[in-house]
Amino acid sequence: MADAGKEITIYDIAQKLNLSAATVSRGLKDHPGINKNTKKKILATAEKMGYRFNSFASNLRKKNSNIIGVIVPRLNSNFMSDVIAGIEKVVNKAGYTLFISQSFESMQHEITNAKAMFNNRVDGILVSLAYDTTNISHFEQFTRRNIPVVFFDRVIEHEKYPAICIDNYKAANTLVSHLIEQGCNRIVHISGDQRRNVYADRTRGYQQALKDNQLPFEDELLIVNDLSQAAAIQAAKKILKMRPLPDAVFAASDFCAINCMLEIKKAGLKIPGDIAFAGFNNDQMACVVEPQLTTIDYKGFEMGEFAARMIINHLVNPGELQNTHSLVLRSELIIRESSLKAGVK
Amino acid sequence: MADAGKEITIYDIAQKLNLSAATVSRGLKDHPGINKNTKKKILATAEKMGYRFNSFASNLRKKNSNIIGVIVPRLNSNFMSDVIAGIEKVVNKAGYTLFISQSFESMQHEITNAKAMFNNRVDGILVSLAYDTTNISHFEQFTRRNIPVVFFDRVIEHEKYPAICIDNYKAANTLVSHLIEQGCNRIVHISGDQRRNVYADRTRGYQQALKDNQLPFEDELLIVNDLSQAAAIQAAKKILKMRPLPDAVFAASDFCAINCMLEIKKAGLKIPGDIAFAGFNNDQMACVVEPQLTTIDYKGFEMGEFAARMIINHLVNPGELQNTHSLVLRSELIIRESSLKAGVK
DNA sequence: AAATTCTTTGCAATCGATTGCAAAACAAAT
DNA sequence: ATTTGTTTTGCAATCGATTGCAAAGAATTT
Repeated sequence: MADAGKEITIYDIAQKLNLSAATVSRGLKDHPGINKNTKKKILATAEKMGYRFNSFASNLRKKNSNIIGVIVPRLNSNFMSDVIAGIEKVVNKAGYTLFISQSFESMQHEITNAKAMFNNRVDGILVSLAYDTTNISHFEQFTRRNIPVVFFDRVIEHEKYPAICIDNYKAANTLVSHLIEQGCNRIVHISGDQRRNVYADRTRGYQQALKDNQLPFEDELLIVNDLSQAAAIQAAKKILKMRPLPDAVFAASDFCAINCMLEIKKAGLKIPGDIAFAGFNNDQMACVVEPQLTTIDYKGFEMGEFAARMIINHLVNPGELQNTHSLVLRSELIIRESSLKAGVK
Repeated sequence: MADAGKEITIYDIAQKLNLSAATVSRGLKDHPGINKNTKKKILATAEKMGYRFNSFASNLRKKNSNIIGVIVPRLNSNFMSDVIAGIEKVVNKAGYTLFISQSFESMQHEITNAKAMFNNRVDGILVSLAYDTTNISHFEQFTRRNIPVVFFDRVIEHEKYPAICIDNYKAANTLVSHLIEQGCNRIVHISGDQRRNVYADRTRGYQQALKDNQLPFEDELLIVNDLSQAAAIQAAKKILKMRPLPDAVFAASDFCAINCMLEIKKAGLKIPGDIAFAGFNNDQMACVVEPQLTTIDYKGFEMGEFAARMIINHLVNPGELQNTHSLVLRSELIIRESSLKAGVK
């Protein structure tokens, strides 16, 4: 039955029970040296008096915040929401809370967010890089103070920072091989900024699959843009003008694949009959378009869990900063109508 | 050039400049009483020594955290990501940071999250309620301590808590009127838990539109479920068995509308020819399905901004807790193919 | 009964920024 | 030179939890 009047502190509890604040503090923390009955009394009194723990005082004294920062490009996908959920699960169990922020795909924002996290003294930070992040010097302030930084999904090669991602090269390779199996031999790839691992690796996987099957790669077949809706439509127009006409399009994101596909459908082409399509990420949308989109699925929740575990590990055993350096998660090819040339007429 | 060795405090800066910590503190905060040159020197030295503000000490002393808590059902929609962006914009400008968490549509989670926010001493809290939240006593701890609580979108009627939302009644009414104009007169409505304002109000709007047009409402026409994919498909099956067959379906979410529509398409019916469709929220998906979905659009970013401003107002002028009690934002009917019976054959 | 061990508890300093009040420094006016 | 007024700065207490160390108390052994 607390009232707004005054915050109750451990001193108030101590006074009421004729104990010292030290004992109350330990009692609340379930310290082994405190008598069971005393603990019980402390807990009961704290509850009755409406005590609430003051993390500021605690953090000040202990010099850590029990907060993990998370910077992501955007929160608006199922994938990201799953990642966050996975992180939350692990992190909460370890007694930490999250401080989430969006970079909106801009390095400027990312830098600002990193600064804010730094000033808020997060104990560790999880990052999926923005679309246009070219260097990562804004994370040096963390490593300099031994605050662990872990990248996930949109990662960057750097010996200092562990990274969690899927094998984008292999996934793309598998996907493109599937398209080739379906009889496609002139496959366009639409990708994003090649400085981002996820896009560069997918491009490599695509090219390797062509090579493995003795298909020629031509520069014209690779379209690099920002994967936005506008870009997808523009790409579609470009594709429609290509001669000979490509017989498949593999876009590095479902969103882009879908928008491109719709534009091409609008031009009267049959999918997958004339052109097969495939995307990446298994977005909810992929099941909603017609035809349903072949794509690569990987589990955001799992990725979040692993990333969080890695951070927590670093915090628990501060010594072994590089025990597990990087981690590659499983991904899976999901075949749907948009690429099934064989099956459909 | 800070190194990991030691945290620099205002005392260190004070010592180096032969000043008192008080002056340094004021200098860093741009206090009017401090000489301009002194300020400049303080700032420069702080920068050079690698000082970082210790918010724990500050919070402890000032008894506020400058943190605003946000609890939302899920982060996985464009809508929510926009809301968060709007909130962030306003809140950051006012010197606050965000503490975001997801309830995953569960009241249990919501309660836990509220507790965590409370213990982390947020200065205010913004909430969009979970699907199954029946009572809101878990927010009383905040009001009891004069911590402002503002609801948005999924709100609840309560004189203590201001709320920001659109006029769901009017929006649904407009939408259903549009369907009727298109010649529909047997309109099914699929909605969510009627204890949630957004769903109850949309249902009322739907029913009123029928009444306004002298159309009979039958219980059979209202399907209440959890709006999930499975529920949408089940609803579709139910609709297909109705005699006479309905000529329109209005679902309280785009996701549900789309899944239901796809199932009905699969059964061979023409949309909108046989059955017209409409959803709610203008999700990205709505433009991706075929036919594109008629829906109601409202601006998440704006809603976030307003909600944040309301909280910040309460924090700045703690007196007038109920100056603006609630706020209704604009929404707009977006007409697309799925409801255009007139236009399409 | 004395000595030893194990349990419990308390003392007091510490973390770093803030702020009311007072004092010092300086400039301007008499 | 003295008084008055204006800028600048400093003193010192405060916020509340933590923890190394020591001491008191209880239980056990000789």
